[in-house]
Amino acid sequence: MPVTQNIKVAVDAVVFGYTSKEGLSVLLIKRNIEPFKNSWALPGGLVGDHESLEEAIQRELREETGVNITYLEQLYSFGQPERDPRNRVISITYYGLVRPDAFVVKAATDASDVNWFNIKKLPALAFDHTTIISVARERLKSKMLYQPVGFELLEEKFPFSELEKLYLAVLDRPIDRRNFKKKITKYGFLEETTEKQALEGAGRPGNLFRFNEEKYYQLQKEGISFEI
Amino acid sequence: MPVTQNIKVAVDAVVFGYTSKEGLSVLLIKRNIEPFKNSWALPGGLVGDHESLEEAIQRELREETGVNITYLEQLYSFGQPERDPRNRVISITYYGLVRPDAFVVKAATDASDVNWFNIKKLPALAFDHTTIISVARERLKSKMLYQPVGFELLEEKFPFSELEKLYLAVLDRPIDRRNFKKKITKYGFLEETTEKQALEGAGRPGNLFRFNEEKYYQLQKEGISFEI
DNA sequence: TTATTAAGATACTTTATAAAGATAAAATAT
DNA sequence: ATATTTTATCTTTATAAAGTATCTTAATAA
Repeated sequence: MPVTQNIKVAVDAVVFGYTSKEGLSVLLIKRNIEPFKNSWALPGGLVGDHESLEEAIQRELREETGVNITYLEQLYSFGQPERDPRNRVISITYYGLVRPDAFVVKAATDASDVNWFNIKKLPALAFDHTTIISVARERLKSKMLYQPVGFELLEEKFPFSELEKLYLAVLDRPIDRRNFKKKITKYGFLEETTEKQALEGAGRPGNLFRFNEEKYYQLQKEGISFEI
Repeated sequence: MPVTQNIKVAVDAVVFGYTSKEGLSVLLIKRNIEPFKNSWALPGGLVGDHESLEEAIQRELREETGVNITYLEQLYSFGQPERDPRNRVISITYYGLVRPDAFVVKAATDASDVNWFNIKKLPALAFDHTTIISVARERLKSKMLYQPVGFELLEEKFPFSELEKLYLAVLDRPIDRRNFKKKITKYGFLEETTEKQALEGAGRPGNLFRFNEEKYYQLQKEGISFEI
């Protein structure tokens, strides 16, 4: 057993955003220090001596990106000795979700150091961050099948087709609208409002839906969980 | 961002063992150093500067317990600043499974420093290890519903009732034998041998079953996954 | 302006699959 | 022998998936 240890601890986050136009996207920052200077990377940084891991990643996201996270969960810890070419750094990773209003694509100039990238068009990334993103994606995929995390990626009120498109984008496979609707409405946590969706193109406009958090918690307490 | 960091990195493991007689059990060691001297705790220790996290936990398990792990997977990372009363230590935890032959209850004397404890009769534990065990248990529970990890806790050949009892013990809820058998046999990775189980008491003796790893991998490649 | 068509939403129907019910078979115990 | 215990199979019922048709609205054409 080693008496002294020379390992640093970092936190990094895979932040997902979504709009039906842009698809599922990930928030990246351009590194301005070595190693991997000028490469795109996940937001993150070293953990402070007196802050929790959650506090650390929230602080880094605030400092580096300013986005407003609506959902955050620990993903996995990556600790291969060679993952950082300079020092031994273990990264404890998180994945987060933001609402469309926080998901402003190409906010400033193209030379900006913070940007969103479609999940299918990622640039070359620093360290093992490509691996981390694919692990996060798989996690989000499986999570969405039995927990209502998807709503954290949508506006408060949304047409049903938006929810369907989101599931399509994340799961990367076709969704059966009829049965999908039956499954997800039978529990009652998805409320139908009387408001109609703003029209874009032809077709009958549908009502807007809203996720009722309280009803979902109630179901959880009763041990009822949904499935897609 | 801190320029220097004073955080240590440890790995700890929740190792599960099972027999129908003893039930689902966890491997613990008695600490012989402060803090929590003489308390029971999870096996684990500090990560070496040049070893991976997996190598670290395998080394610690070998050194501290000598058990032969058949399955090991990362669980979660615990990093509350106060979880160790002396230093800041972040623990990256794993959970593992062993076969019944490695699961020798009360191996040496009662004063031994390594022992198995039934999951429902755990002693007071050091640090946040009680929390870690409950997280591990929930993980094992949900994992067993869609991955064949349970077989790592059984002998190579086992009567179907053993598998049923294992699921009962881990899931902590009744199992419908008829449908359970249909579900788990329809994929073909559970092979029925012609050998009959050794009889203990009344009842019709059943054939022994065996998990066919290759067939399972084949199914995985085809994208077929099972469900309980 | 009015009919027609296209896009999307919704309801109803059939088919497939899973859950629950019931019975039979093989062994031990009395 | 007869009851009891456990395994195995067959049948019925419930639920979910897939198929089909209808309704509502906007865009387009007459």
